[in-house]
Amino acid sequence: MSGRVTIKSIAKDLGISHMTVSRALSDNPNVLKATREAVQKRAQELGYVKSAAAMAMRGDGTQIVGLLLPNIVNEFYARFANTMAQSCVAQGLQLIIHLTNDDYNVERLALERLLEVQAAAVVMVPTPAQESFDDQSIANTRIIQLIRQRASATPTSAVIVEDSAAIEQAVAHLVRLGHKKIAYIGADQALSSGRSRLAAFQNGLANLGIEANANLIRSAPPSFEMGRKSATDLFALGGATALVCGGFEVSNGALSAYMDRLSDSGERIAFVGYGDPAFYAWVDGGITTVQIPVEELARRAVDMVTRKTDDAQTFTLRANLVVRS
Amino acid sequence: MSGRVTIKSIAKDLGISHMTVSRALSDNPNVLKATREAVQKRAQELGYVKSAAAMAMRGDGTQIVGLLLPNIVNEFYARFANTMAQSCVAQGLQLIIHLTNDDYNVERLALERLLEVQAAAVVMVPTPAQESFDDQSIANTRIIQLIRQRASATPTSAVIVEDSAAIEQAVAHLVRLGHKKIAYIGADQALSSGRSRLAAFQNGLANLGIEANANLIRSAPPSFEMGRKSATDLFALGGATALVCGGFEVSNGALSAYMDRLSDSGERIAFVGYGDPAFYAWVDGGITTVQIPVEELARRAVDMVTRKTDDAQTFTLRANLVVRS
DNA sequence: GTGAAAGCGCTAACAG
DNA sequence: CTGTTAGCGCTTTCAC
Repeated sequence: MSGRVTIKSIAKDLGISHMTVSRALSDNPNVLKATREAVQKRAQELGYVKSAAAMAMRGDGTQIVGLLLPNIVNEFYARFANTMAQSCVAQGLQLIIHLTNDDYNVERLALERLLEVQAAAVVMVPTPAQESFDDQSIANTRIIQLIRQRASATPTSAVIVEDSAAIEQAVAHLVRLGHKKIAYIGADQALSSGRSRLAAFQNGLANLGIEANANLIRSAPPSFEMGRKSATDLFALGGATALVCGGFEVSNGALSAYMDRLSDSGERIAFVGYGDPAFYAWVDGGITTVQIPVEELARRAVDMVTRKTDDAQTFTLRANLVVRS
Repeated sequence: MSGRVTIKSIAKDLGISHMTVSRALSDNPNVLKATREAVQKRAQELGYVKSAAAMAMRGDGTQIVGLLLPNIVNEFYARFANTMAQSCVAQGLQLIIHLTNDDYNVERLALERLLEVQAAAVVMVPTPAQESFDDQSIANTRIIQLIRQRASATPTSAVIVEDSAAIEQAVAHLVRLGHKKIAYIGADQALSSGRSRLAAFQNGLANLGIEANANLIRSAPPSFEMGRKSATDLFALGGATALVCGGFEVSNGALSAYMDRLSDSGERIAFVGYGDPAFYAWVDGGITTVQIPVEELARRAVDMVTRKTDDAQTFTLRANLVVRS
């Protein structure tokens, strides 16, 4: 009732020193068996819980791992978080999830909070931003960048996806089907992933001697709404017979516009998505898409979190094209 | 380089007392402007971050809110977590997410960890379990039960969904379409939600004078796999012309079995899902489903977290049937 | 086998 | 305006 149960309150209750309580609770052999058991019993009864704050302050570190994601409704991020959360439970780690909504200021705040609680490591999808990391403040925390990479003076670890090959394959696949007017929607130049995916798309066309049409390329800060709006615009504009998406959010947004149009007018287009939510296999006879190995990505990230060495490592996984319909 | 930057280390660096540093950093007016600015500048340079542990230990509490969910790949839980995470950012709270996988022991551990870090509140979907809460230990933490309700001596707050009416409507809808053999898949009696949804299904039939067929009812601890397997079994068994799902996981699992069967054999069935992931509108001409107002649910939960009063409250939201196809 | 003291980072409450 | 002291809960170190 009156405040927290602490080793001191238990000690007073039992008329012994708080040190004996501490030892008894940590199964220290230097305590009479009778004493130890009495203490443990009483602690249980009183509902004692060890203070993580006190432990952290003593310099024992914390069991906290931070995860910064743009959002978590996108199935890719959801699956990633799910796998990470499970691994964390298995490792006795606590996962703090912050959603940045791809806003740099939100990211800054979230990072600061995680440093305040002395997170042992932070896995993050960097938001679009020109600045680099404040090396000063992240000195004590292991940072693992996911998918996107931001510059930083002190090298940070990263788990990234090599998707250029898959995107080029997607273009080749569409061309093989006879498409010449291929549109693209993706992130803009502010993101490393935006740059590389667009480049892969353009390379794919160039490799086959096809001229890219700037009107059919939409790039901007990525979001569901951006994907949806861009696709709607492209459909209104006409001309394109195929569409390639270069991002998770964008893909879902564009797909929603496509599905709406399909049920309105019945008009089809060759659609290549990005990421592979379960339902992609089920809609419109199956959506062709660039598949990213989420679970493995998450496992690699946790590996890096629990890794002993301090030196930064970069792990690269390969995306692959799944052709459907 | 050498350890954390603390107010003491800054004080030493500046040749002043640590209290002056403390005051300067908290914008206390009782500090010479010049001193204050010098301190703030130096703190910035050194990469000072306040220790959350020290603050917690002083009794200032924490900004931590715990969220316990069975998983987070299910779109319902994902949307819930997403909304809660956004609200938490807005309120300056940190959200720790633990996934229980509906395992009581995992839940116990997760709850203990959250108490250790002195979470201000915990929003949780209780796992199936016969025991009640350990009232002793949750005395200092606000517990908000979500969707399901577990008994406890000290009353806890809850945000739940009244879905009986929607489920009865679903049955009535199917009967109106001419269905007599209606199957049901849902959680078993261990869960409050399992009990009430099954009862609603049976009431729905009884209201229309239709006899429930025990062979067409599957109830067990709910999961994607359970839903998938039950649906597969029911299809193999034959007889049912319609299927009602009584749970998020179960619904997705059953739907995946249904979609597989549809593409294999083209055989249809009247399907009523539970929850409303975006893609339900897109597959098989649109899935009829029991829709739960997720975002509002999450907002209510955060309301309860930030509420001043200590007395337990129960908030009930109504589900509604969305008819499609 | 047990206890007393010190210190982790911070601020409230008193001195000056 | 600035400094000193004390104490939050815990364990390590050193007595006894």
